[in-house]
Amino acid sequence: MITETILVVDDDQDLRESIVEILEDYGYKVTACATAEAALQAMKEDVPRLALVDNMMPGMGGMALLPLLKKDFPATKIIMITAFSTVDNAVAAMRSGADDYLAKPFKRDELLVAVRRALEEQKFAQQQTEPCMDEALACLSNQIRRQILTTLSAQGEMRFMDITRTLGIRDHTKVNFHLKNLKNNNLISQNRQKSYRLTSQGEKMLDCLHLLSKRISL
Amino acid sequence: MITETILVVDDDQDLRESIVEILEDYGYKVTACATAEAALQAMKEDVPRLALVDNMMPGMGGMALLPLLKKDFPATKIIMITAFSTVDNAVAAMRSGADDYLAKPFKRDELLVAVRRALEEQKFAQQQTEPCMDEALACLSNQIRRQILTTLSAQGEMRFMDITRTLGIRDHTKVNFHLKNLKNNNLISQNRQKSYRLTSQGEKMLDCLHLLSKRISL
DNA sequence: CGCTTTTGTGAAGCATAATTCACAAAAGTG
DNA sequence: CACTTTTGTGAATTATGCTTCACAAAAGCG
Repeated sequence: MITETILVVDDDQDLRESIVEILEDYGYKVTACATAEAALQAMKEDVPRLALVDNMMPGMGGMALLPLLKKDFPATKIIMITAFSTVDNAVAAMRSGADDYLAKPFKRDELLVAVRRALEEQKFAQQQTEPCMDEALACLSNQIRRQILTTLSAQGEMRFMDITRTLGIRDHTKVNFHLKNLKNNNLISQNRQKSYRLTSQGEKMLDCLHLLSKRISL
Repeated sequence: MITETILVVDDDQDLRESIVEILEDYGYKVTACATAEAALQAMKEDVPRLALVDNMMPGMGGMALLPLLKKDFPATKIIMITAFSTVDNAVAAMRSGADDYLAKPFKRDELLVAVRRALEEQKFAQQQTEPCMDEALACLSNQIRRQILTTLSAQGEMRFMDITRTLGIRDHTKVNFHLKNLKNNNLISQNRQKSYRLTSQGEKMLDCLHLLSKRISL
């Protein structure tokens, strides 16, 4: 997985160290290097969630580094740092793939705000394959649980032992295990009379299952 | 799981034993009992795939037993056996939940044909939660594999190390593991230049994923 | 009430999936 | 060619999910 690190790339040692200090004080894990070439090397060993890149550097400049980073590590967010800020420069940086743009000199809080926002965006992009998806799909990946959903859908409402017998499963605790699983994932619920039934979530899931099976068999 | 057993319920000892013999000769595992009450008890201990039930029995008759069986063990197929066969009787039996109807006297082969057909239907109903579904959903239940699918869909075609870097995963063998998995399930393929891309199956899957996530978030 | 069935819990064992590691062939590059 | 990166394999380990088992409270029933 991508690490929690932030990479700082700046040839100006004073500025670099002060950025690192601010970020580390705030609790971030930080790596720093002085050249674009070193940055590329560092990225290969440890892909950061965010890179702060200075525009003007001896050797490969920040503007040249940007597309390389974006190509090989598209998940990493990039904040461009520049001394002689102009509109054109800012626009060019953003067009080259920078996710934000910070003009020197900047205050501690300006830096932190930009970093936090970038990390938030990164997190969001990372989760695009949504987290609740994990549970849902794990739930559906078991045949017994799918059977429970379908029979519940067919019968509307069933008691524990009815389900077990319908599925023809000997060990009732086995069924119980899966019922608990489904209950924890809010796909089924249980009323005062102990009867199980699908929740609205569960019905949606079942719908999806049917959709899936149609699509797969195409 | 439901057992391979066939249950024979008939008060006429001669007929019962001859049925049992025919079925066992053919290789089926058979349980027999003489009354409806005994049958209900036997079902609780061992849910058969199929029950052969005589219509006329002292105590609870076959017609009374049918709805009870269907209620508690809907997965079990039922073949009604009757001596004084009429159309009305046959219709009534089928309406009460019998899956087939056999008039006495019947030949050995008539019995076997009916039994085979019933077992086939039972098997089919059992598999309704399709088998290929298992693999597909297991495949999708892993977050990394889903990420691979989505990034491949976004990029169209990617090489191995590009994928690993994009996902920000350190250990390339880990990605390889999941790529292999996806490849085995025919969701992605690899061309001569070693580039990975989605197969049509894979695209369908991804479609389904999007569908799912929309539904879930509703 | 005593007895059975239903519904349930939690721990132990087993099976499968996922990760890591050590290593290597193939491809690309100077 | 030597050297690096890419792409890959298989075994060992770890994590996770599933099943089984021993047991028990609650509900139903004579």
